[in-house]
Amino acid sequence: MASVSSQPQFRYTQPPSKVLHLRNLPWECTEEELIELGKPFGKVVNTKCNVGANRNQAFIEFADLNQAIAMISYYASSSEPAQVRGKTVYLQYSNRQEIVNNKTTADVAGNVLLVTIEGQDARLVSIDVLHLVFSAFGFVHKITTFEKTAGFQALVQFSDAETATSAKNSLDGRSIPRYLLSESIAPCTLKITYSAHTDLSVKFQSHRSRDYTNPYLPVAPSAIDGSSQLSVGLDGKKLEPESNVLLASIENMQYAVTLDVLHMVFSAFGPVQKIAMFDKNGGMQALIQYPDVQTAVVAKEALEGHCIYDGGFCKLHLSYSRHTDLSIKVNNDRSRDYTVPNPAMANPQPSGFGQQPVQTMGPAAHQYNGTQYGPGSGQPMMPHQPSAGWGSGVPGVPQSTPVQMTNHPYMPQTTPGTMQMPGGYGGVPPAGSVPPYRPNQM
DNA sequence: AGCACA
Repeated sequence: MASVSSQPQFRYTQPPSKVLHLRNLPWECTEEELIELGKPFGKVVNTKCNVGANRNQAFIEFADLNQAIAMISYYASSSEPAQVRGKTVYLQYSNRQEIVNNKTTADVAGNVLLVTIEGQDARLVSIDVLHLVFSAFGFVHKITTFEKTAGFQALVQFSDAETATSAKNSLDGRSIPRYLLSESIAPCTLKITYSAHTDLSVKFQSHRSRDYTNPYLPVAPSAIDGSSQLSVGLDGKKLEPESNVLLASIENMQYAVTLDVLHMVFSAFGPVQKIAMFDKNGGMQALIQYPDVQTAVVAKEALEGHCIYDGGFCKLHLSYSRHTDLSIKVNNDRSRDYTVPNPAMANPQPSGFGQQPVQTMGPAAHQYNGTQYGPGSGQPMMPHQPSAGWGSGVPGVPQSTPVQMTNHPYMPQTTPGTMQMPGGYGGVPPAGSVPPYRPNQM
């Protein structure tokens, strides 16, 4: 018998197989479409679609080799290429002799979907956003999320396979709508298969899992650490484990973000007790500690996704830290405990949080000279349209807090001193020249 | 537009 030597280079001389390999298929090509395509040439006994990294390849297996040959021969000499939905698809014999395992468990329709959230910021997609996305197709019973090697995944349970299928068909391969995400979050694509589960076991309401059929389920003990508290919403809003400590990561950091800049920005919402900065994943992150959760919540909602500098520079991503009290060992340009008087500081600040403890912070603060303000414009920047991705007038989408900056001033009037830079620091240029960050005044 | 990981 003729040995089939594998020679990937010479695809044109691929030996015949009753399995055909198709590529350049339109997105989400269905098995039905593949059958339609192959049917004129013979009996399609198996298919496999959504193959390859782009999921635009597929296999068709004919009952008989001659049928596959007929199809290849036909299109080899046809003036019309093979098409699916008007898109040219390219055919060749597969280098395999049969389709293995097309109908796996992952393809058996069920009421539970396995959702993989892909994207740089997949982990930032909240369970609430997922709930919102999937609720469009029917009542979502439960959601669990977890991290696997495959990335950030979720199991989404519907009442029945039909609902799950409609959600899968509509959402698989699609991105989470921009307006549901902070503008700073990179696009997140959903890859969906069926799960073999039929009923998820959700023991607690937490930021990792929800049971929407039982809103009175206890809140996860792990989510109630220390002073953090959960505002449990039945509608699936705001169930993150809030904390008085925020984790800030800064994206697109074209301009240096110093401790003082962070202090100023975050002081707009209340007293900042401690800040710790560190490098992570090639970027910079910081932990910002407020005395209470409420202040942190306000700050997070106001600042999330916003840029410290105009032009999309230094975008803030905020999440709640699991810390409740930072341990600041030493006050330096990376970490600071503002609650203890620092002998190195000319001005201990008993009263004013908004006070800039920067008098001695020469080097860092001095990086902020006029030329670094904005990209070429000496203009102070406010996060103009802080949320380009939100509030785009999309109907039916809950416009939650972050968008409504109008009634949500960055700088509460009740905190005098905060960010009153001009003249406020009596001839302390560094502070005054710090961040071109401004409350969004509208 | 170029071969599947259940």
